[in-house]
Amino acid sequence: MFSLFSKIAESRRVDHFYTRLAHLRYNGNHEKACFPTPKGCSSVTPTVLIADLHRYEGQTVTVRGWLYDRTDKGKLQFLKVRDGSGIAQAVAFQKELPEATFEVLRSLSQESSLIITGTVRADKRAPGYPGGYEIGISDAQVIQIADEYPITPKEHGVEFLMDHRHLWVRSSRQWAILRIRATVINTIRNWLDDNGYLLVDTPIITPAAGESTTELFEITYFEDKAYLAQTGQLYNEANMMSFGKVYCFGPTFRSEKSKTRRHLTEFWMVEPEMAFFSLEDLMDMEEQFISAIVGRVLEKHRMELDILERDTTFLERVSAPFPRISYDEAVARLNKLAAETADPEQQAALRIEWGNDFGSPHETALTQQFDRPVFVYHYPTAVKAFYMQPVADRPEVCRSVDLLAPEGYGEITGGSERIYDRDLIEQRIAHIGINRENYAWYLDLRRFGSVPHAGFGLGVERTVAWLCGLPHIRETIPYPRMLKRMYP
RNA sequence: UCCGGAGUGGCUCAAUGGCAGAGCGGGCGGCUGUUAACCGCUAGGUUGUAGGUUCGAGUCCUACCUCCGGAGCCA
Repeated sequence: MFSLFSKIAESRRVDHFYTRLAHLRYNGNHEKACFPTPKGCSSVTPTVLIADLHRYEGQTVTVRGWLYDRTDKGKLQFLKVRDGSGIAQAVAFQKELPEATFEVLRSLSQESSLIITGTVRADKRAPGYPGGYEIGISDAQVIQIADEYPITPKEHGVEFLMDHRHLWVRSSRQWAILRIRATVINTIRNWLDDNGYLLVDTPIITPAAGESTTELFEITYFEDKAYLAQTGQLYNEANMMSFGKVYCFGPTFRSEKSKTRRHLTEFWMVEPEMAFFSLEDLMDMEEQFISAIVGRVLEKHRMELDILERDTTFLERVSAPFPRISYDEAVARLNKLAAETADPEQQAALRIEWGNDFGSPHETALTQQFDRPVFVYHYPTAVKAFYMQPVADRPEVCRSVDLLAPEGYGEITGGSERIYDRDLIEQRIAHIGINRENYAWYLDLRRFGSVPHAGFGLGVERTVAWLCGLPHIRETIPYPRMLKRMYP
């Protein structure tokens, strides 16, 4: 990778361009460039966003951005310019421009930064996002000629793109995904805020495991060891006793050696926790919450979903109520599916013994039986976290519920009623053999006005992957952290 | 950790054990409506690393490295 860059640096072309630039108004001097506002330049046109171009039809405007692609037709060239808000086509005719301007445009490399001025006109042939309008260039200034850009509009491999993630985020697909991610996060916050939930932050540096099962990242905390949080849940339970309905929202860390399309070592999770909530209350809330997120993305991001070529048929169907099946029923459905399958490999993958947790083939098969997200509740107590409330007359199962997203996406939320009985939580902690001292504060919560309560966690990246129809979670976060990835 | 797959030009990939190639990208030239434009010319290689078999290895064998997919675990 580094040899690539040094090779580019040697390119004679760069020097060549700067020689030419000296003859333009830009004069090779960055201080004199019309940046960030065109004040002082000959043009006094408004600087506009590409997303707003339709509002300026017939007017002369200035757009500042980067060259996404260029097609040279000789005496005519098409420039696709992006400015963060969208991509628009700009057209330069040789006979309408000074020779030097036309020539410098002609030699611009991909991702060169520039400021263009021209007249906005509607044209059905104009590509872009949103497209349909183009700019007839009357003036142009170059900020920087980009070195040979590694990401071309052709196909690339995963490793190459991941090594260039800092540049890949400029590509239209990544631009679309990360804009949708921002809306998902924004809607999560707004919906919770508007429905009586209070944001109460929980610590990232923690003295002990939140759940004993998964592996934690260990850090040095002065003379002690500490761990990066794998959940804010236990602190949420303390906060819930103060505010009734709370949520925490932040990065979560799991040092599991997972190597799949559904795992990151650093991911974002929102965790609501509610006092006096039953498992049924929890499912009612979740289906409203998820529907709101999906609805908002559909409402705001038609263009982005179009860029991603996302078939939104299934997303349009996402509205409460969602189907609810018990773990018992899910196991029965899977074994029935297995029995009906001819392929012995598939059969082995689907068959499941009561008491085991679902693997991803199971989740995939289950979700394919429904046209919207499906709740699976009352999982075996043995496969779930220690704090989950056992079912009254069936302690081998607990008051837990996962929400599985359709189209094979699988688990996006996991939650439960929590044990609120003082003796029972003591027993559970003793039973799994974790250090009671570390949990003394948590046990206090069962001493001072304990109440039934419930909560869940929603994985932001898995949700975004589902909404965008992506095969892998790694593109849903700007800089993914995975088993084999922490650069850039 | 286990199972499977892949490492060849900047990128994506070809190449029966017998002259290492194409497309894209780069460079030069042409073209007034391109949509991943097109046409001509051109530069660009320690075939992941180290051994081995062979007259001859990108190709076969051994070890190692890296990445990808899946399992387990989970959001």
